[in-house]
Amino acid sequence: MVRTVAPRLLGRQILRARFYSRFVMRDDAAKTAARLRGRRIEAVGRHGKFILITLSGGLTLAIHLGMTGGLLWNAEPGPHARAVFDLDAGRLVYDDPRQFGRIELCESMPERAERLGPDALEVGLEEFAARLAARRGRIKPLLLNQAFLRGLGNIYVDESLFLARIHPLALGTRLGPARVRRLHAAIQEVLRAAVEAGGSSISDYVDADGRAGSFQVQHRVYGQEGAPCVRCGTPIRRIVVGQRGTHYCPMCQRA
DNA sequence: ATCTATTCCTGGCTGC
DNA sequence: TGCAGCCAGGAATAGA
Repeated sequence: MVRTVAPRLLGRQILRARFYSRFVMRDDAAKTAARLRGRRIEAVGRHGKFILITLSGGLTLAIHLGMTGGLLWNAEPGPHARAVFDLDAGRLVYDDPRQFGRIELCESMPERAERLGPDALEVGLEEFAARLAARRGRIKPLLLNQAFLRGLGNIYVDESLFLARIHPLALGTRLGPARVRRLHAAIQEVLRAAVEAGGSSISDYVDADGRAGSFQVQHRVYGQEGAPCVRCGTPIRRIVVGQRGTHYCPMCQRA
């Protein structure tokens, strides 16, 4: 999302901001809009799953997409538009049917984003192994925990564990060096390939230009319950781990 | 510290 | 066609 939206936003000026959801924008909408007016966009980046838009005058607009949030460039605001930013050239629409996403204005980063673990795409093997050794608990909830590692969500955890041939309920501390190495490599490979493919469009995800991603066609286990494992043919199983749907191959990923 | 269930929301799909 | 129930890319919170 950052990749498609950044080139459009860089250097633009915010003429007007409008917020339509008190769930997505929890602060005073009118005050926030007033603070945004006239500012220039100096940088667009991310911190884990937080999209950070650096503005002139020392403010940052932070956007977390939640489950169904999305940024649309020059789109007509639909029934699920929760915020609209009119720029000196173009318009950015924040769309989010379920309203689990959040938009906040802060100095440099939202408080809850400050204490996250290292980025999943950047963490080195040694640091990953050390953090793993210091934690108890099952590997899947651990990988979903942004304070342990930032950036992974449900799809990419399941896909990474399959690639590394590790059971989602395996204890993190009990993974030997070979498995830790495989997992570290798998996470970066899965994320790299997913970004390359434009993300996973399960039902409605599209990038800022309205284009769907294509990584979903490469999913080996996520959403593949009952389908034969691409590696061994055993039907993919779905269980619930930490209240999240979890997909794995019972043959390739042994406990 | 780690676990579980619950909550915040809307909408699509399935089965009766 | 209607309706109940289940499911969904996330994460905070309370209580055990």
